[in-house]
Amino acid sequence: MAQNICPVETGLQFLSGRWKARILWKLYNGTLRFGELRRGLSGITEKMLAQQLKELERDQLIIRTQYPEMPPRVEYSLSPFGRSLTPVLEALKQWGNDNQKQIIRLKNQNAKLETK
Amino acid sequence: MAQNICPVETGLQFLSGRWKARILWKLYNGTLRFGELRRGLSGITEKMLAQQLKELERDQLIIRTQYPEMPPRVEYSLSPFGRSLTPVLEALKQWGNDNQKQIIRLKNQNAKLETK
DNA sequence: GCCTTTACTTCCTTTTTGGTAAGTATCTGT
DNA sequence: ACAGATACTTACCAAAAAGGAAGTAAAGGC
Repeated sequence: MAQNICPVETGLQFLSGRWKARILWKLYNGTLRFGELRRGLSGITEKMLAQQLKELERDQLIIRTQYPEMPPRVEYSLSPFGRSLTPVLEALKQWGNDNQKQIIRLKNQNAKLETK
Repeated sequence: MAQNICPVETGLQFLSGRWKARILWKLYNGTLRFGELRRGLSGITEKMLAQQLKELERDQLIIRTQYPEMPPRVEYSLSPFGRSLTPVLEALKQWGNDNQKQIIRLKNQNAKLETK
């Protein structure tokens, strides 16, 4: 994470990458195990999930709880700091809903441009 | 822009990359010329600025106006669609302000971990 | 005729991110 | 003794994003 001055960029750095926002979004509905997350995030590999969870934990957005059982059980949940991102994620969700049509139109349009 | 189902991820795709949010943030205060943007975004190269502006224009978040003068004058401003992202950017800014201390602490901490 | 200004583009290299496939540890059940 | 379950790790490769340096076009001023 490089230096930054722009207040708007700071938050985005915590959500950067293809999976972090999606992982957090899942955890907003409550605690989940590693395997539950993997099954819930279609397309993610175990490597990416483990890596992203580790970064989210390092950034203190989530809490990892390991139970001394075998086979292992590890649960992930949002920390208060993680919950503090709620307004951002809600705003993103709202925007996505409000602008669905425009977004779909754009995607089709951009897809066409690429193949030309 | 790949398929996506997560409503929260959609918005982030429009802000992805190191510069887009910062560019939009600058434009919230009004129209700016290419050179003004370049000077305002410390560290950006002309190549990156041109590329990102082109993508933002393709995504219809900004409007490019070219004047038939020489040397050329090109102005960039937010479109209504770009303005619709205001709540997201405001939420990000707010979060950055509210959590300044925590964020700085985290950055120092993570920086230390890296060098170890 | 040449330098300056502005808004780019092009080519090439480096860095970062994402992905695939295989392997590991440990206990339970058969 | 061996397969299955769970939560990972490791080595390697591919793709995407970012960056540096140089070049381009067109008019005006000296």
